[in-house]
Amino acid sequence: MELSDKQITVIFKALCDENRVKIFRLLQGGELCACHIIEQMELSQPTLSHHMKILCDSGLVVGRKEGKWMHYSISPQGALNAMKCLGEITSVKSTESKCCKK
Amino acid sequence: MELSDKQITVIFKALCDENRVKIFRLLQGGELCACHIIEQMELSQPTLSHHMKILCDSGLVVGRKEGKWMHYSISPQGALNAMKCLGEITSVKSTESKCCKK
DNA sequence: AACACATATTCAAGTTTGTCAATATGTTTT
DNA sequence: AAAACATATTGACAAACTTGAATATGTGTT
Repeated sequence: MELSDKQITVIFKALCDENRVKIFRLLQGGELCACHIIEQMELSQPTLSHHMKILCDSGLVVGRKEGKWMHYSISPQGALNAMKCLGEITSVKSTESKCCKK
Repeated sequence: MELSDKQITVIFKALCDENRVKIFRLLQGGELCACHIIEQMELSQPTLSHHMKILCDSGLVVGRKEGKWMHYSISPQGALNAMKCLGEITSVKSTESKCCKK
């Protein structure tokens, strides 16, 4: 299945902000609920909620609701997909040089 | 070598804009000089130059100067590095769930 | 040396993104 | 039903980003 240019930007937007990269590092230790993440980041609750939405939209993170709590974790499936996507978009299909020399 | 959070954002910023994704698709066919890229994109010359700078900063694209012309191509080395970086930042080191239940 | 050309830089818009205060929604407990 | 709590949404503002006109830099040609 081919991804659109737009879909690709949505995936990698997850990694375009330092705070979100930091969240990945926290989630590497296992699933965390929002309040635990806030504790370890200097962010307000609405700001964290905003970042978690972007992360979930990217597919790299998944949220699981359990009662009042939202539990977030890295999605191995999403990671694999992003990996495949990165591989495809950076794959070189020809090394031919088309240049402007007259 | 460990990459900083900031360095990671610089790499993936390359893929956060639709025009830049489109440039990757063009470069997959081989090295291109700036004027050839402009021809196939609806962008002004300064705007393209700006995007190419971001792409080169990410390491995913390399520029090669030849006379008046700049030739751009996808860097397999940079792609490999980004792949490794993506793999590291999304790797799950524990599946333990630390939640807020009292 | 003067000119033509390719690309980079500067500057000034317009747009998008990150942030937080205030508020809303949804869940559990009393 | 009311209170307490966790998270989401809205609205407003500042910072960052994308864009192109004007200009600068660097290179080859006449």
